[in-house]
Amino acid sequence: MIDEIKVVARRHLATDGANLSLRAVARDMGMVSSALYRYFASRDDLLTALIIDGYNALGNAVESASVPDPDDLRGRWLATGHAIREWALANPAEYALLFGSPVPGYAAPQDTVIAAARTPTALVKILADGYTAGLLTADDGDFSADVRADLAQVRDVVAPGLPEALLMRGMAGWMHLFGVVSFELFGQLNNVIEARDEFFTTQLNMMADQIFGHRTPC
Amino acid sequence: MIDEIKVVARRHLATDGANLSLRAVARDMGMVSSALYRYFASRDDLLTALIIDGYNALGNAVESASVPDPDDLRGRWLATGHAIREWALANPAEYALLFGSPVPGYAAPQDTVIAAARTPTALVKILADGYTAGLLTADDGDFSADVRADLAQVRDVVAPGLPEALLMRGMAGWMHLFGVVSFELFGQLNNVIEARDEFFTTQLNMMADQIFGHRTPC
DNA sequence: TGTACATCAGTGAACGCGCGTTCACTGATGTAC
DNA sequence: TGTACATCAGTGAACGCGCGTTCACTGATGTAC
Repeated sequence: MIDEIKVVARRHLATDGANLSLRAVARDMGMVSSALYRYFASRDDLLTALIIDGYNALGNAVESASVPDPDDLRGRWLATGHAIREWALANPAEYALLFGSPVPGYAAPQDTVIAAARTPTALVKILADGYTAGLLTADDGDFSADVRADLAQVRDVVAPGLPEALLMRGMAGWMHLFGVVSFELFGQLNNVIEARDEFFTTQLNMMADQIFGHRTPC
Repeated sequence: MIDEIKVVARRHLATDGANLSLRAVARDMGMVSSALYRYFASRDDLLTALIIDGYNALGNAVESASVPDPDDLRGRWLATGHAIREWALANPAEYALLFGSPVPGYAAPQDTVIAAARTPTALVKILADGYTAGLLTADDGDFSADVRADLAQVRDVVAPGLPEALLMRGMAGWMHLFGVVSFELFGQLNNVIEARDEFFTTQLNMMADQIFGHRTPC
């Protein structure tokens, strides 16, 4: 029942964006709006549930993107990137809920962070595996002490032992990746790029070059 | 008068996000809501005006970010990046309107594209100037024909003569840059990165390395 | 097999509020003769 | 200097609609004796 509400709510997300209406959801379920309060304490609670579900759905998509050879770091990066974009294209409203403008008046509770961390964790794990396997070496990033502290904290949760410079490289890729997907979904590429698939693949390859080194190093 | 409406509307954008209310704006101006219709044909018209203004304000900020030596490409990139982030931090609601989730039911009219193009144009111009001055050389990007066609069209408008590979590099930087700023403003860095200024600077430096070559090339 | 009771999903009315847009209008200001 | 008219910014009421949340309630189902 809770699931059914979420299914309908997700459908509404697609047309209404984040101004999701409880009454509209109830209407679509053939119920009276107050009935929803048996399942969710408030509209914000429903939103939170949808956000957590969204992060988990993306996390699942990302974690099940795989390649035959785990040492093929570049291949893993490309597969992960495509999984993210495909999920986003298939679920644009949820993507916007997760990565778009903050919903006015809504503050995401702490519950979302575990689910939210899955995707960046999966990305950084590619670098971490590469480092453990001796396929990647870290140059010494000259970061400020404050940045080092932040990175160290992330590293200990996400990929213990990974040098900060590699973590930072992974985060650069993470942000570049979502920058490209967001630009595509939020309309910044309209009238600019038509060949979206190929464009994305090219950008993804550039990231891989920068993170794992060019296929033909100089 | 039109300007005054826009000032008040911008203030409301900050609290209500994109569900801007004409009545609330009118109320704040001590007017009756129907009075606004003398100045804007509809709520969407007001939104469009705000969007165009936003792109232009950002464009102004970007275009006035300068460094003493125009041949200092890296310095120009860093100055531009900081200008973008500072504008975004100073105007988070407008930033979200421009680069966040699409407003449900609103389709940006063609009028916005000229203003929207100013910032990416300024970024790509750095590469174009470097290329003209012989400071940058293009490797041959192996892009698909469709991507080449898109890039060629952009290039002819934005930076005639620039090789596609360099344009693509600039676009990668553009997207990475806005990815970082969006993550910061939209909350993806909460509980992850505290030293926001330094973190941004570090990311910006990494972009510059990738676009203009490392300070100590290999 | 039958009765008494508890559980609980869903109802329906109400509270108090919001919105965009239209339309006939008032009343001050400016212009022409 | 004075009158007649046009302009036009802003009013106020109305239309028809939306919303989240509360609260006392109905009525079917399940459980215990």
